[in-house]
Amino acid sequence: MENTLDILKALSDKNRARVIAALGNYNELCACQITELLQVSGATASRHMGILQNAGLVESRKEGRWVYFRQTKPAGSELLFQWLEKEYANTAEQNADVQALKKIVGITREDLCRQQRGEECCPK
Amino acid sequence: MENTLDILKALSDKNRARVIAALGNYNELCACQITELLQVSGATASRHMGILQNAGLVESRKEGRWVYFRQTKPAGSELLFQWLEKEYANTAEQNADVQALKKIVGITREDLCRQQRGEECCPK
DNA sequence: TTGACACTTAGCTAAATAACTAAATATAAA
DNA sequence: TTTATATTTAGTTATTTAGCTAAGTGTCAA
Repeated sequence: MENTLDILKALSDKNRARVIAALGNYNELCACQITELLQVSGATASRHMGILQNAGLVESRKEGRWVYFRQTKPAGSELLFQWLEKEYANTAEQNADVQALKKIVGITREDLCRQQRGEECCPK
Repeated sequence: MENTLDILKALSDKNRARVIAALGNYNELCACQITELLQVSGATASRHMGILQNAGLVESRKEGRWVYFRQTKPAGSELLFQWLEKEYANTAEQNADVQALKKIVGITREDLCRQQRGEECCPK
């Protein structure tokens, strides 16, 4: 029961729900891309990903300095995700995030990170 | 999206999850029975029921001084509940509550309420 | 009409949590 | 080896929330 509550708790935060929806559309997203999507500090994004990971909803893969996150569906959770995906389909938030993500993945990770630490001066 | 988050938030509290599971087994339970099951103050139980009601997960019916609660499943939430019911099936908490509820519904509402205000002196 | 009573609302406290900044860690490049 | 950098952890603060008691509301019975 505790794990079930962890899953529900993890999904009941708006920012975490947005990440899960985003990871439904992209195989992998790196920490900096998630930070950019949520518009929070890197530390905050990291904490949210930790909570999702702890609930068994994402897993991470390290590649050099970058960390990539992928969605994982705990055994028996298919029905939950089918419901969730339907719930979020065509909501205002979901549509806005889809647009935002198109821009985010269009930038190289390097440029994105440069941007995030304030060097927004080089608009190619 | 907000309503979806309200549903998830409502279900991610252990006591509220227990009430939903209980209402899956009984058509109706009155406020005092829920208070007894959760072993919290009547006010606390009432607040929890308010949150569930606000999320559209229960509805209430007043009969004299008693209030009865029944589970309601929001449109399109079938998959969510199918998942939930599977998750809670045969958990330690669920099994304990099933036993506790047998005793609770075996007492008349009147005796249960008498008990709850401290007059535990009259064992039928 | 008065009193008892089931439940809800209001107001409070303690614990949980989401946000931030700063420090720590780990990796790549100079 | 030193420096830069992507992410995580630690520590702080503000907000949310679960619990309580006490007061309020509406209903029934004497």
